[in-house]
Amino acid sequence: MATPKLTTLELRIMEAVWKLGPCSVREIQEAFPATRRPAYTTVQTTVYRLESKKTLRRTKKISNAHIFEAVLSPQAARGRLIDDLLSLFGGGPSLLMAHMIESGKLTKEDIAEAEEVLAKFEQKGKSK
Amino acid sequence: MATPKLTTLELRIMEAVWKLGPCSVREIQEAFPATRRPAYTTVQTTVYRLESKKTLRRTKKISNAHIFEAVLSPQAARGRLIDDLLSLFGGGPSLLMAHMIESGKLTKEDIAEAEEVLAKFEQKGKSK
DNA sequence: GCCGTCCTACTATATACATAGTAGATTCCA
DNA sequence: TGGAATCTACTATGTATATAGTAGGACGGC
Repeated sequence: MATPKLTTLELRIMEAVWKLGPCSVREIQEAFPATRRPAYTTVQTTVYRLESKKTLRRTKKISNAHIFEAVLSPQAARGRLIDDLLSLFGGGPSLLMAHMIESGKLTKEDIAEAEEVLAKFEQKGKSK
Repeated sequence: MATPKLTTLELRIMEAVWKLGPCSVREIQEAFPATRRPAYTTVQTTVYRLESKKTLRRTKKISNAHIFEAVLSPQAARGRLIDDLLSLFGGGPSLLMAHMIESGKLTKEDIAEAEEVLAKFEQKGKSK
């Protein structure tokens, strides 16, 4: 199955797990800023949903608590987000970039930076 | 109110209206490819929802059919989509671009094109 | 002027998401 | 060893989305 679509809360939870590594529901909940922290059971329910979507899995039990770890990588999840957006912009990056330029979100500096990243990336690919 | 969040179907309908100009529910429905064409009433319900979100409005009646036109511009709608994605990538375009480069979605040619677009855009801004 | 077609307005339903509460088991510490 | 804390599994609810059906009115051709 392809990378599943994640909702906002699901994504935030995945981000917590990516950051924390294998962890419990409680730890995930506490990774949220104290303001805007969902109830324990809200996090728990969503973790269960992510489990059934196979993006998280239980690895072991510490005392009576399950420990969860990410199955889905951040790269794959973010790739999916980007693909979804690109598909709304004709599939390629051109229209997306043009829109960002015209709304002032993409500057000369950003483009220069991208060039550097690309250069480094190509070099890495070559040496491999 | 800020640009409202649109769902996939809502966005497809907006795209049809942007392309067709002021039009009826029937015309919107028929703008969908014959395969994957939702029922007339599905389109109708969603058009009504877009009306209550103020992204569409009725302009007139042709015989007994209402004619709808877009209130929300494609630029605004797409800007909102981009902002939503960017906020998941730290707010700025750098991370997004880096991800696209590393997954091979953003090439040297795309960046060169972006530079041209940016140059043209800046020139236009200056002359104004 | 009537009948079929089309449109509107309303209603219905299934799914999913975000949210959170409850009951009961387990663990741990005093 | 017993009570407080914590965790699990299950349940509940409100909202949104996607989907489409129905009843009834209006139009238009014949």
